[in-house]
Amino acid sequence: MDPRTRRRGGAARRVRDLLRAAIIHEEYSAGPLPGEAELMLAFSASRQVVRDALAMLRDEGLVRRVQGTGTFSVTSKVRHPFNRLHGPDPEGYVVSHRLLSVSQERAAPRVAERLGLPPGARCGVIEYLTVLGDEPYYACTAYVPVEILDHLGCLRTAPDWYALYERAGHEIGVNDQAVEAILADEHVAELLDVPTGAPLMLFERLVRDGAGRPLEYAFARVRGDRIALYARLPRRRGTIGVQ
Amino acid sequence: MDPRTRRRGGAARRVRDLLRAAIIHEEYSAGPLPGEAELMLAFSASRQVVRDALAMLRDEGLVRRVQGTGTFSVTSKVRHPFNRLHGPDPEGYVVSHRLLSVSQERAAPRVAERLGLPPGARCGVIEYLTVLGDEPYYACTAYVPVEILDHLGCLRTAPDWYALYERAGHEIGVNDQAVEAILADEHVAELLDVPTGAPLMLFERLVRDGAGRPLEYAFARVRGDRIALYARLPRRRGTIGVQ
DNA sequence: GAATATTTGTCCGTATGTATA
DNA sequence: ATATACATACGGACAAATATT
Repeated sequence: MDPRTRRRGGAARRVRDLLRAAIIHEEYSAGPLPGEAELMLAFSASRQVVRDALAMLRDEGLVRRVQGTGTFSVTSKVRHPFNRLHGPDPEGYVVSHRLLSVSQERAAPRVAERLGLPPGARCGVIEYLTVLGDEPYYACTAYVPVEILDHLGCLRTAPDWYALYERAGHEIGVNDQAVEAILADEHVAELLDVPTGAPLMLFERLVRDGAGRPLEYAFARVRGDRIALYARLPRRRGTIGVQ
Repeated sequence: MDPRTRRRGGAARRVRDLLRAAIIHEEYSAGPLPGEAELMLAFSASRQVVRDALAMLRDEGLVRRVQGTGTFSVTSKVRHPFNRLHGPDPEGYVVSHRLLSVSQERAAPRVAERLGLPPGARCGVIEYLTVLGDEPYYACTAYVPVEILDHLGCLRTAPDWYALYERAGHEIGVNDQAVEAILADEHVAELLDVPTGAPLMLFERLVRDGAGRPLEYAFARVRGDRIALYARLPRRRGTIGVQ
């Protein structure tokens, strides 16, 4: 290993990361962010470093800067506690689901296996878009047993996508999630109103009912600039403290 | 119904997502993936759809295709159970930590607040790179109380980054994590040996000791093509079943 | 409307640690 | 080891846009 090197670079990137965290966690009160002068003082950094950090955040789309006025946070992240199954719970926004397509097809091997269907059975395919206020939040492809398709009307009154199943009479039990970071392809970029190549979080999930029977196997692609996962983890398995 | 979904390519994207999941979960036995003909049958799809799906996965860097030979999975994801604090646990790879820089600076407001330091106090800054075998896995910036810097020698025998603190005599308690999807900037892209703009998972974490005192506040940028988070979640807070 | 203060944008020169030849 | 180039950080000065008095 190369010991105690006193490398000097990276100040701007560190300030960027700390600033991003502060903005996301809403450490600054409403209105414009602190000016460059104040940030220089807070971070013990030169104006150049502060400006480089802010420029990177602007390129990320997190802040907007206007000459003569100040720097403003542009998108608010939705805190998503990752300890239970739930949809977004943004303050002051209306959550709605827009069905993009509903169809049936022969279940692919993994779909059949996950849903507990016999090989080659038919399954329902639902594509929908979840919108916060008037901004797209995530696009989802859900594979379900065909019977579920008859209950899509329940969605109208559901505050949550999963409430659809509860409205249809199914209790919801444990579910497995796999999360990855991917880039938006052209199609999902247009759906989510982000540039192609924007960062997304991909959730692959299997929702089960109270008896452990599969209800849906789905892929949800969430706008990376709108979601932050939160969890409180113990060092060892077993002891648990959840936020 | 929204006309946007009726556009061509929906089938290819669905096959892509299912194939990606199957590859990541290692559903296919070792060696090359099934050929196009077999995939056409499995997914009840045309050759065009199968080839489009494989092309997208190739562009993602997940598979390599060789004419006359077959399609091969190129990177194996590290399953990261998100129920406790731990480093990567890849099968057959050696995990090592490369210190990039160790220094001290005045703690920025958020760092001081998180670490429980008085405003303006000094803190240690450690930048390190975690490597699996010979491939970079994540780059991290860790802010620590200055005393910790004296114990960096413990890292030599630590199988895990956090074991550093345990070796130094600190029990590790609960810790808070925030996870986001971001893009690699030029600097971190070079460190992680990925193209600029590649997807990353950003972990912001606060590690505490057994008494709840902060040990480190860190930002870890993990290669998106190498990590998948796993969790088993209940519908309601409280009931817990962890994978 | 006019004067002034504030804030970001642009430019300069200098110092220093890092990397390369 | 020496010299060079390069990126990064610092400090300053000024311009342009906006807000305030």
